[in-house]
Amino acid sequence: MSKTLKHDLKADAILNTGMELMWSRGYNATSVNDIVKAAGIPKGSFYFYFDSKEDFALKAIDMYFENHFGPAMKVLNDENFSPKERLLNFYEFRANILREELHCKMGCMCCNLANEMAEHNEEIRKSVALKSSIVRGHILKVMIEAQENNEINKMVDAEHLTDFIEDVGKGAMITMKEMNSSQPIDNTITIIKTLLLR
Amino acid sequence: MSKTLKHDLKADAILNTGMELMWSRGYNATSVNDIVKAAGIPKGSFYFYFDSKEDFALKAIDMYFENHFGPAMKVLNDENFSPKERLLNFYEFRANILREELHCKMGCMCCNLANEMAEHNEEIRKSVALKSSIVRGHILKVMIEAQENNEINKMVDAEHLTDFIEDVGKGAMITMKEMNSSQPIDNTITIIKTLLLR
DNA sequence: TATAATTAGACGACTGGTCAACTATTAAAA
DNA sequence: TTTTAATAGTTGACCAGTCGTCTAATTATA
Repeated sequence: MSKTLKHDLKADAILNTGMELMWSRGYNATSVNDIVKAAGIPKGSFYFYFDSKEDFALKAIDMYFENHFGPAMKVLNDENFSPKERLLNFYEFRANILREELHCKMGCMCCNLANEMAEHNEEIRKSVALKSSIVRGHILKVMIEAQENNEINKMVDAEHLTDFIEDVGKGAMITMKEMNSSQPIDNTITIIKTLLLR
Repeated sequence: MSKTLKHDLKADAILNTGMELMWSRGYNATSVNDIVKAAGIPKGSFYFYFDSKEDFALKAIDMYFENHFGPAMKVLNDENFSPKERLLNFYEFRANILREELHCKMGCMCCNLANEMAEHNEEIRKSVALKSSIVRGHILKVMIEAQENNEINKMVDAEHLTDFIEDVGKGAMITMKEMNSSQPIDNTITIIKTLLLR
């Protein structure tokens, strides 16, 4: 095992632990002390693996994206289903994660950080915006297929419909936290099925 | 002028100034020092007018609601327009505030605080949830009227449609911050008109 | 022995909050 | 009308603790 690999493995371990904290508490409420304590490393080591707290956050965003987007992507691109079915499976898959894994508490880390930091930290804003645009691109492809198949509503063009549904999801996550309930997520899925993708 | 009135006037002045900070930066990134500096008062005075930083935030939420909900309410209940027109005017009114006054930066203070604090501060969560439910009630009344008038879509019941549209708005505010653009707001209004309230 | 990896502890700045001393205002008593 | 006592409002120094960051020293590897 090379040193750089070992280095990266340890950095990833710290990221994995600290990411959960920043996901739940946000950027400003998560201190470097919290992270090193949770990861069980001395404080000095943090700055051997990361340039700064901001650097940690940016790398946490990258890791979050890699860990969480991959599985959802598999659902979105599963050729066993029609484009419309893949879209519905994709939204259901993400809804279930919010409902079951996260107990209606934490929402999406990228959305949380964007909401808290976008106005004041351009690096974080750009990083999250890039991730969003990648997700958007993948959904859009399937959305266009579904429209061409005449499987879903054509009154609104695919780009606007894609953006719209992504926004509903983001908003439902805020309401979910606010109400401490999965009802907003359930409602979102229901209406997407009823009105948007019919 | 009674003492208590004078007291309340000064407390309101501090709130007005500090609220803007907390709106923009969030709870954890706004220090008591920031607030007293912006308000031009000594630090000691802060704790004469407020029990704690949390108490300040709760009172800021109340003031935000009073200052911002009233004008929107007038639009929603303007009897010169039909229920559907009132709904559209209402959503347009709020969209314009986001676009023009806030330069696509700050979003809604209640949503911001809910997203940042709901999981970790039950008082703030409950306060914001209460405000949301009041807004919801007013929109719902008009939404039901519009459905009874056959002015808008009846495929989804009024409650779910109301919640859904509120969530789109919340999500569009996150995307607005993320992209630093009013495009998500414009898109939201367009699709509400095209698909939901037709 | 030379180099790389790791770390303890300290840095100055800042956190939310307290407090005793202070002045301004008010109302009752003389 | 003046004096007095009580209260309301104001103040900055100060607390213990934490913040993000850095460096000098140590330990492990080659």
